[in-house]
Amino acid sequence: MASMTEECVPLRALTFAEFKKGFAYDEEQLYSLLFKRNQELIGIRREKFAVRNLKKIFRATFKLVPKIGFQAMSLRDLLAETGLSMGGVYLTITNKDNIAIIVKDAVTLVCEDIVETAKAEPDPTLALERLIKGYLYSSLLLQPWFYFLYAETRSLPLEHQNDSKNLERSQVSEIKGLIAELQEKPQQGYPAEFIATMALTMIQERYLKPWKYKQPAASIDEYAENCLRLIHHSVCHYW
Amino acid sequence: MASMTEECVPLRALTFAEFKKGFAYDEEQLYSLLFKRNQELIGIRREKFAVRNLKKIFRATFKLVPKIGFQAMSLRDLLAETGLSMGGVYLTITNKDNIAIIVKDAVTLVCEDIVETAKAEPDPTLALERLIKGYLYSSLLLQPWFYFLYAETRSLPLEHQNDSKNLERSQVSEIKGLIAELQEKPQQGYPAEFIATMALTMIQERYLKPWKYKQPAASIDEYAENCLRLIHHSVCHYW
DNA sequence: CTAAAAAAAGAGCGAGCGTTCGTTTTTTAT
DNA sequence: ATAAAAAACGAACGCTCGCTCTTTTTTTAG
Repeated sequence: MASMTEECVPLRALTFAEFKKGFAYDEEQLYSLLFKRNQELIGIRREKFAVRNLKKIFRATFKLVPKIGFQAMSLRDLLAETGLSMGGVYLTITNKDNIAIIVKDAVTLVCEDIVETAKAEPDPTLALERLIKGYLYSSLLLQPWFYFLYAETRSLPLEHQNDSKNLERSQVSEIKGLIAELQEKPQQGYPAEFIATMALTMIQERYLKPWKYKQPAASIDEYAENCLRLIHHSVCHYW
Repeated sequence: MASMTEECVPLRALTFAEFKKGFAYDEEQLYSLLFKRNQELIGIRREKFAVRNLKKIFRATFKLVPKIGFQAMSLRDLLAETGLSMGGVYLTITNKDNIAIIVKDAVTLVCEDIVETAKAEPDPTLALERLIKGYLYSSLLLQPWFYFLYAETRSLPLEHQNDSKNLERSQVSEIKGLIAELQEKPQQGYPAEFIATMALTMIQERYLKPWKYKQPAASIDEYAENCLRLIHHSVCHYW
């Protein structure tokens, strides 16, 4: 039994601290990317000013929304929190919906990067580790963004609501694909879909309920390892 | 290994169909209970009229809210959907917030009942089955209620937001308690807290993302059994 | 230094919000 | 049958919303 376990569970572990070092989306870089990707939603033409205002607007949004919700957050609340004027805010984001749309774009961007990185790894066990930890650690580093997209999907225009649901579907589907690769006789373990659903759910748990995790930093590594072990056990074990 | 599996996994299975037969909260009963428990929030004094209006109001709410959110649902949307007048709606619920507060009360009521039923079972394995299936099946039968409370917690007055978070904490805590009872040497398996969190997360998955589950009815029993098997495996296995 | 361009300011607009309240209709009890 | 009580009605109220637009300030380029 012990050897079976060792076969299944990856031996080396990518920690949160290591991942953070190579993370390509710190605040400055992220806003710069969002500015370039969403020119048609943003009224300001010079990056310097756009990034400065976007930073203020999203910081304020992420402070207000978890308490009262996006619909209940008025633009006047936003003015008070950012210190900007109505004109400044509207020059930056053009209209209120665009705040939510840009959040969706940010999360989509990061998720696509995670999948790409994982797919570059030929060994499926290591690829799965990169994928799961990529989602888990990224969604923690960008917690307000991931939380907002999940909690405020219904505040998005309908087309963008569908994008958001499809993003979740594709996340499960990527995980499921790697799990299926690991299952030689898929009939005998848990269904790959079931395991993949569990995995994503455990990832979401952390960024959706921050009030449950006043994180002592180490705990996220433990959590990640437990998740991966549980996944591998579910893949390997027959009964 | 096979015998270990059999020790861990319960042999008899309570199905969704069986559970539904004994379920004490069909529409009529639930509204009647809510009327009695929330007299001070409800303006109508005769149960017959209160129940008829509450039914209309909550059905309409559960139709509108998943698409646009509670804050974006106006009372005029509600009038159109219910066929009631402004006066009728306000006589029934007194103010808009009370809709959300009454939903919180309903979910709390049902959850307390589930815990009570599970605790009446002396064998911890059977108690765990009752608890997990109680949550899973109840939250499916009352999907709109459970979904609303999770998705609209931020629309509640602050005191009630805390109630909602505490309800989730107590759910994890009840599951964790039974799991700890099953673990003879707790140090060697997954932490009880981790397993309990996973369990609740898997329950929430089903009522939070109905768009993923156009249920063929049998699938929920399978899902429940997979969840319980996974829990028992996580409890029993050492590594 | 200066003139053109870009960004920031904030008063004001119409629409729609939750809620109220005087009145009418329905139900209940005698 | 009747009068009192309860429920239902819906126009109107005050307010706040997202957004626009003219004016002012700051930045940039020659």
